[in-house]
Amino acid sequence: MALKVYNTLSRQKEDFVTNQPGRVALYVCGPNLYDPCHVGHAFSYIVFDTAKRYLRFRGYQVRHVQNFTDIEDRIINKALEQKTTIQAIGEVYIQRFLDEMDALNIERADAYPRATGVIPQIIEITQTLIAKGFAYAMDGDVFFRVRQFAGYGRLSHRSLDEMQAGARIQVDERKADPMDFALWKASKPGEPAWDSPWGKGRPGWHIECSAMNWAEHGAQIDIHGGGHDVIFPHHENEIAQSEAFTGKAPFARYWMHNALLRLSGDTSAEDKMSRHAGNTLWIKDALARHGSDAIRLYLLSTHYRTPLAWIDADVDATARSLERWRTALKDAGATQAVAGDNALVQLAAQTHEKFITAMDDDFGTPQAIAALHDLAREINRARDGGATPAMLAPAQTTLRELASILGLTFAEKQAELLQAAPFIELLIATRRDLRAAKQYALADKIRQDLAQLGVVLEDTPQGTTWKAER
RNA sequence: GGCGCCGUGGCCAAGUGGCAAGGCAAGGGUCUGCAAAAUCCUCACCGGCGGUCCGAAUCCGCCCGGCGCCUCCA
Repeated sequence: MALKVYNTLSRQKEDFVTNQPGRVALYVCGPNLYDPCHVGHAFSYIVFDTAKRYLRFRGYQVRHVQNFTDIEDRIINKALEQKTTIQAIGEVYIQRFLDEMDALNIERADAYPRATGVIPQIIEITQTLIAKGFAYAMDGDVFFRVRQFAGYGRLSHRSLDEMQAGARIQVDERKADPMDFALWKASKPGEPAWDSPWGKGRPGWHIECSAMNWAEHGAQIDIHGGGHDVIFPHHENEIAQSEAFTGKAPFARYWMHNALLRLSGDTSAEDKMSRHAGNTLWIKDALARHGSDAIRLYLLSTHYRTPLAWIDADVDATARSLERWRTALKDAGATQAVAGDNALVQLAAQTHEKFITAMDDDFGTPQAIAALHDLAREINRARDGGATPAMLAPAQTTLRELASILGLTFAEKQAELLQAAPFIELLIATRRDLRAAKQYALADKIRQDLAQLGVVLEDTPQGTTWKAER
């Protein structure tokens, strides 16, 4: 039994073997800092966060690097518009990004290099590429010579001759080949610029990731991740630059790309979520409506390589299913688990196996989730059947542990109401007395009034419990 | 024009050669003073046509419909 990962390069699931045993060098393409992030970004980062958690669960030590692209045309334009600097723009969006990642329970990366932080490396790589004949300078610009790199097109599976370069953009006449791309761009007046052997300028569009990988991970990494839309040209170009520069291949052993999220727009058609198309749902707004657990479980209910459309009503449905898991975990940890071999303990072990089998198959979260649903149901059934908390505990531990790999926290809404707890308990006690005296009208009024305040009472044979409305 | 993806019950979504996971919704039970929660039962032959095979949702061909990349993009 071994982990298999789908590799965009080979278009197949491959056995997962790392460069160094037990260690994974992971790089995930981060955001361009010209706007806030939308749930499409969240999807990608949740996918790789889950993969990372699972890899660690499987015993790997993972070093995760994610970039911030903080120099780019739109950022420059935005800075000019707002009469501020690209640094200031970057800071605002980086802080917001980190806050949102935290809110989504996405673990922080081990390093967040920025494009503007690796200018010396970018210049060094560019110089070396020129020296090796892979690049050429023209009037302060430097272009990568695509035809010089034999494997160009391998990742996106296209050949240079079949691509219609410049079909929709004007091709720079000075390029040796229309597909050649800029490593370094001469700066225009008023733009941020750095000194270079080719004059004042700034990095091109793809070089920063090669530089950051080299700086943080070295010549070769294990997994390079990103959205499906970034396969070409971004990742194709990264391979060309990095491998031409280091002379080592493969640059990345596994290329993982998540499918893209769509969003129903004003028109009937569902379109890819995209910032420049204005077809977006900001992470902030999604969180306000749904909460982290529901968002994660919803997005992970579909396999990461299958496109999905964000539908609010469906996220709500996922949130409802999550309630059953919360119920299953009720009072978990309240008692010491008993080492028994009841059916529930066996099922917990089976669930563990199923979860691993599912996740080993290219991170098969949908089936992993199904296994957890089965376990949650059995826990609830056992409780209904009179199982003691100690008997439930082992299965609850398993459920919580496996769910945490999906990044679910089951954060108690109760926490917000903690201060009110003694008073809620008092009302429950009063209501209990009223019910004992068959004063049901008053008892029901207490329950209704509490419900108005977001506190839900549930009567059980063991007494009345309360929870915050989700 | 090139390279790809998708079409499974009312909705979402697994499965990719051997009697169709899971969730939501719906209907009917159990429990309960009521309510809620939980749980039980019921609910599909897999876009269409043709082919391969003992056997196909699963492989091949064609068609219909939806979508992505080829340009910045998670």
